[in-house]
Amino acid sequence: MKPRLYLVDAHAYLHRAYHALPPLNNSKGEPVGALFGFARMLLNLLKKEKPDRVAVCFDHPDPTFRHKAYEAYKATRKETDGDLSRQLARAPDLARAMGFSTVELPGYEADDVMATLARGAVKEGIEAVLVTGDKDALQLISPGIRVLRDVAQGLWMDAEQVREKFGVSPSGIVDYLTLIGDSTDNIPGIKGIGPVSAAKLLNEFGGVAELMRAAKAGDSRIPAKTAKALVEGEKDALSATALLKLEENAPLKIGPKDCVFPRPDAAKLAAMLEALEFHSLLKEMIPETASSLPAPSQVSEGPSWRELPPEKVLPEMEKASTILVAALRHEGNLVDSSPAHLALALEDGKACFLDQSQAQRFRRAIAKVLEGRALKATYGLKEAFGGLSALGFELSAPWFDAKIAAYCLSPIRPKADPVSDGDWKGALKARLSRCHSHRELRRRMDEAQVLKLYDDVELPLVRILKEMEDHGVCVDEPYLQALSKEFQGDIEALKTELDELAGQSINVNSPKQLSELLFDKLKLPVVHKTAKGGRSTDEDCLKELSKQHPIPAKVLEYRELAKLKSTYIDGLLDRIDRNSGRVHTSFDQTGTETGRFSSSNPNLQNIPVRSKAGQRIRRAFVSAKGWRLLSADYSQIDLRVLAHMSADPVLKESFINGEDVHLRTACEIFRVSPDAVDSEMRRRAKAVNFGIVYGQTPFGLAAELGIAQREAQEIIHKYFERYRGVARWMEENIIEARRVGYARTFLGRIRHLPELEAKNTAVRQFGERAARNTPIQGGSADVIKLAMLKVHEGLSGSHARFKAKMLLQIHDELLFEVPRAELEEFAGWARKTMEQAVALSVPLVVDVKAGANWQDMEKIPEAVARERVRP
DNA sequence: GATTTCACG
DNA sequence: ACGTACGTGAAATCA
Repeated sequence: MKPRLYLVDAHAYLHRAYHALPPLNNSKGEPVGALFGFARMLLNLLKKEKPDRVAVCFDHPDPTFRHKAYEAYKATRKETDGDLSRQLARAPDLARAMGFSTVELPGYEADDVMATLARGAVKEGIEAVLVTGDKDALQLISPGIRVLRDVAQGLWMDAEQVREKFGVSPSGIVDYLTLIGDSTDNIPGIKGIGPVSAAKLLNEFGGVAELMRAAKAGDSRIPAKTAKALVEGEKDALSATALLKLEENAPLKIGPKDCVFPRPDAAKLAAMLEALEFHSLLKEMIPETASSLPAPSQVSEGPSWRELPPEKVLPEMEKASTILVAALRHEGNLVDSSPAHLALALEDGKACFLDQSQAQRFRRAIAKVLEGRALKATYGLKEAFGGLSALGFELSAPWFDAKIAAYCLSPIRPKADPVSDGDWKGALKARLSRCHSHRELRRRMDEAQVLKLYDDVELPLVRILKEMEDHGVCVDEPYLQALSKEFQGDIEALKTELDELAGQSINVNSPKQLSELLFDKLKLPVVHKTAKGGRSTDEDCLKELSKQHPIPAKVLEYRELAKLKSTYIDGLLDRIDRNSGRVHTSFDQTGTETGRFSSSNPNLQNIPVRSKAGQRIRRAFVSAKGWRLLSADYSQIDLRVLAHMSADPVLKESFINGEDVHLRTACEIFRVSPDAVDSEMRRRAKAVNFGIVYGQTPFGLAAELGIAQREAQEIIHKYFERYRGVARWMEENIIEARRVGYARTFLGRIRHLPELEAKNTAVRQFGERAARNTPIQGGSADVIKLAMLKVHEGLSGSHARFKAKMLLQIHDELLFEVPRAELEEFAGWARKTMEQAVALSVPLVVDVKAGANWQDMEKIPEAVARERVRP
């Protein structure tokens, strides 16, 4: 087979990956999306083409001969984004680490280098393949030179395909682009000539030069307007042609034969991919080294663990100042109830791995280590508590949790390492490796000024969340079962009605079948599209369509009941723990970008409350006999946090005076006195207050209120006129977030926002809304976290003031289970503790309710509670 | 595994 | 011209 040389246009790919893919940052906050796309493409090339020779060609940063010759060249190109140029700078090293030859030449661009090497290759009897999506390269196609436009899709182009797609042959591409223009190279083209007429004219006249001559001569085959544009654009056209023409004789020092077979240096490549955090690529490229690499970056890989028998290392561990601990509890199956495993390691890499029976054999020595004074470093302290308690161990402070630390540094959701049943040692090793970097993580938290957040807030909360999970919530099983039966009947009845109305039976749960019925059979209008372009059948649409047909309304009824039954009634029944008779959620402390918790298995943060049917489900959450449920929720916490941070005088005043904020906002935006505010005005003002927190747009507010966009725009305008402090805070906040690359809450919590630098408007605007919202949502999360810490102090330890237990946190609400006897005293104390969790420049207000279930609760008025609180 | 819908703050 | 309020998790369907 003929030798073949692949010439890769690195810049074309990096640009394409940068603009086409969503922004991606690694845990250090470095932009790496374009590099990932680039590396992935190179890997695809290796896998699909198995090339012998490859040259990866780069633009040289110096000005090119084109810049020198033509001032206007690329003049209108925007400055390259910082995020992109940082990646461009790292790309050659990455390509070389992957084993490729790289080529660049001062004064020339990548495609000139490619042109030169391709022509040289053909002379030496080597076939050349240009790997690029750039149209310029098509001009080179000729015997022995082809273009591979998309490696993954195997999209090739030869002369025939160029003619098919563009209507001209490869040698005509330069003239073709001259006529139609090319915005990326700032080539204007000729006014009035598009792809179709360009091809037609070139085929008639041969080339731009001939076409010009004919235009000047007044050739009748050229429309008058086009002829005029041609003559006027002649100078531009001449320079355009020169710019588009690739240099085929660049003074390269290397030739086609020097671009040898890719031979990656495994260690270097591993270090590089590790630093970039391209774990999937690493695994794919060097599977054998994936788990046993030396530590190339500070965070990820630990030492190679040296497994020793427990009796050898445990004595040394008793004296050590730091112990790395990993413990896992696997999902128990019926035969084998939740097996657990334990790993203990020293910082130098000595480690022991124990299954349940070994843990029993060495239990005294292990307990001594785990209950000793050493720092116990973990990755996932809450899970470690769980694994250890399954093995019958306690874990004493001091603790370190690398997972929480990483979250404080950058709250990107860590991907959970899968716990494969077979390889428990591997799973434990992965965790040990991640907590090995505890010193480095502390140093970086200090640098990022999140160390106090970690030490004083997040780490202490781990234990508290574990207690809440373990305690669980009581649900009334017989009641839920009765509810399930009742809903089942109602759902079946609705289904029968629907079948009759439709004259056929469809699966209402299938959006696809439903949209066929509504839009094809019934010919109802499409209200809006789904994210992926389908015809939406969501609540908004069905509400709209209910005006025209009885079916949509029935579907809505059906959906409501079906959703509640499957997710909350049956879903919850499945989750009742057989031992405790209660449901135990898991809280994820690193589950959100903003600092909130998330809850899953089951999610107890989204139990229905809004609809009548939903409220019946909420009644299933009950207290134990002799106890009561008590709910304490912050009133308007988001707006109070906003008032504090923005220091807006009007907003602050309304909270300080204890006004109805929505009413006050209505007065401000409609410029009327409080008694002139009707319910519609207050409703609108309320929506505006909500929207402010989310970074609302006129579009969004208009949709929410069912008013015209102009009207919404006007309302927002009026709002910002009255709340100047809020307006200024929002603007300054975005500017500052863009400058530093992240948004921060008042407690110092960070959220990186690389989207703020995005070129894509939609992405960037998303970043701006997130920059507005994160300090508010995250700040509210800070407040309730501080409150949980203070409340917990009164509920824990041998000197606990109350027997009450904290069960759930639902973002602005805490749910407690309280002995009846201490209900009123606890209510007052909890209210006060929560209201004083942190001193903001506006008061915090907490509403307290209690009852036998989570739905039917009586408000506990402040006055009563206050009397019982000792100062 | 992706898509759609919908429950909550 | 674009898409369009922030943050989550679960269930069902369908490829």
